[in-house]
Amino acid sequence: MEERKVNIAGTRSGIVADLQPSMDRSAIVRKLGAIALLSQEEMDFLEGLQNNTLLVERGTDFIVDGDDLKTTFIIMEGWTTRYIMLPSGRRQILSYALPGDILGLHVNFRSKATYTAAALTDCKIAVVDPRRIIEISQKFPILASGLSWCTAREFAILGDQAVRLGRLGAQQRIAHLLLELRSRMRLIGEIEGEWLDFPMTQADLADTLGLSIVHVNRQLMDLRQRKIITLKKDYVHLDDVDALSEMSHFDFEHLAEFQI
Amino acid sequence: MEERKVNIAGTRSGIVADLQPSMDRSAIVRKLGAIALLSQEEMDFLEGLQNNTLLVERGTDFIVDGDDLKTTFIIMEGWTTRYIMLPSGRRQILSYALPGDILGLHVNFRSKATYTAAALTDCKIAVVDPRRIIEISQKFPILASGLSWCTAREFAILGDQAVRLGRLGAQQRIAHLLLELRSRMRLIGEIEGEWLDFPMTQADLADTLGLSIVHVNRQLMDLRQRKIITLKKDYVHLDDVDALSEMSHFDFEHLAEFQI
DNA sequence: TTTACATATTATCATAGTTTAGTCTAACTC
DNA sequence: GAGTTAGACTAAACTATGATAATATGTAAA
Repeated sequence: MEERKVNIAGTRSGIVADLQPSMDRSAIVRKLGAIALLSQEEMDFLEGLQNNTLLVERGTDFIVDGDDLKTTFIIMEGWTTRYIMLPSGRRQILSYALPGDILGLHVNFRSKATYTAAALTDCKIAVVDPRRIIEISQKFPILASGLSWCTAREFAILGDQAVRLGRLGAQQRIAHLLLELRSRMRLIGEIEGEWLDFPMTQADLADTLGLSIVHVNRQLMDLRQRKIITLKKDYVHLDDVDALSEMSHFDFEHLAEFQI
Repeated sequence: MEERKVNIAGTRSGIVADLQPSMDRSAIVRKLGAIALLSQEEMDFLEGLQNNTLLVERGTDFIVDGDDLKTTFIIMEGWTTRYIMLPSGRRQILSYALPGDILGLHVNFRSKATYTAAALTDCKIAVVDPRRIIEISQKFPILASGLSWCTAREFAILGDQAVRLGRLGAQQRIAHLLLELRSRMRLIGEIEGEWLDFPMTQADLADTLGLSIVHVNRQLMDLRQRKIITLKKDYVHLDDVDALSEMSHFDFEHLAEFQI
């Protein structure tokens, strides 16, 4: 396996890392391994966490807003959404959970879900007893720190989502989201060139970005005509990352892995 | 001190608790004490955490986006905002941190702030060594669980903020935010009748709700004319909570203290 | 009290985005 | 191979909200 230098922080900062995620590891090991050197024991523990897996079909809700939430989920393969459904039938997608992401990391004695989570593609998801999360904070300080980092990162992602919804125009929102997903997919090594998984429909995008389907379509068309992105079924290619970056004011630092 | 029954979950659910926050305790003790019976030792530890205090003047940034974040802050008195400033000069307020709220709970080895935090009023803020947070998870399981609950709650608050920005109209957003703040102030016992602290300017509100100042003003005027709210300098009175609730689809369960 | 500044209020006009109501295509089912 | 469905795309009419600018009010400082 060749070693490769990867510019992980995007175009603006020139931070370079030499950690290459090996794809035979599970996504969460690749993710945490990208920010800290993990021992064999730590990696084995993480893999062991994911013994109890669940196959969730595309379109299925596996966490439901208001229901008791007693388990922690680790996404192993596939994309999921976290969303809130309003009584009016309108939907707001809060964020996407990608491979290596954790849902319900902070379940406690008697917690109820404050969102619904659904599989956007067929997914492989690990079901974890939250007591094992507590075990981590007792026995594995590095991993505990990694989980803390994951939490802070989730907050950053949600914060960026608020910026998109509150202070960016329609096309900027799309560009900004694409750059977020690019940063996140890079971290887990699931990006080839500038080709990115893109399993969501335009209706999903609309519900993510607070727009109508029609308007998402218009802006997507415009981005394509201006050769900034290329769409293929289930994939998007970022032809012009600089243009996306400039138009959206995306802050790469918010999701930079190595914060030096 | 008389014991009083308080309906804490809002209008829809009839959940009743008999825990009355005693105002001689610090806000975070009132907050965690409202969800779990704390021992004297636990309360003392929490109070001890807050020995190192900081007085922050209204308008001052005490956490800056991009700067190293090595400490945890507990808001003791006053209101603060977390916001992101775009290169264009536009600002998005992500959330308000009220007394008893924690900022930087998930700082780790080398983390940088992904938002700026500013005092909205003069504030008293405790500066806490993050190692003491780790100490909590080792020694005080109830408190650790309480912090986990705080984290989940912060996610719920941010999720609701995304719903406001993405899927509600201008007036709905205002109503929704008011109900959120009401729920949160109730928890720490800082609400009298339906009078609520309201230290933010209309410009702050605009930057919170993704609207222009003028439009915030228009909608605020309309709510006042329809006798749904009353404004006084630094305070708002919710004249018609049911109307606010119905128009905004606010989900009280997301911030309900006791999740039975 | 006067001044100054920040905040709130009102009006007018421009526009980004929504709504509705379609068409078209590819994929799936019977 | 016809019927069905989900998703992508288009057009026109409409509306909520933004931008700008001018006035008014409140609050703190002198």
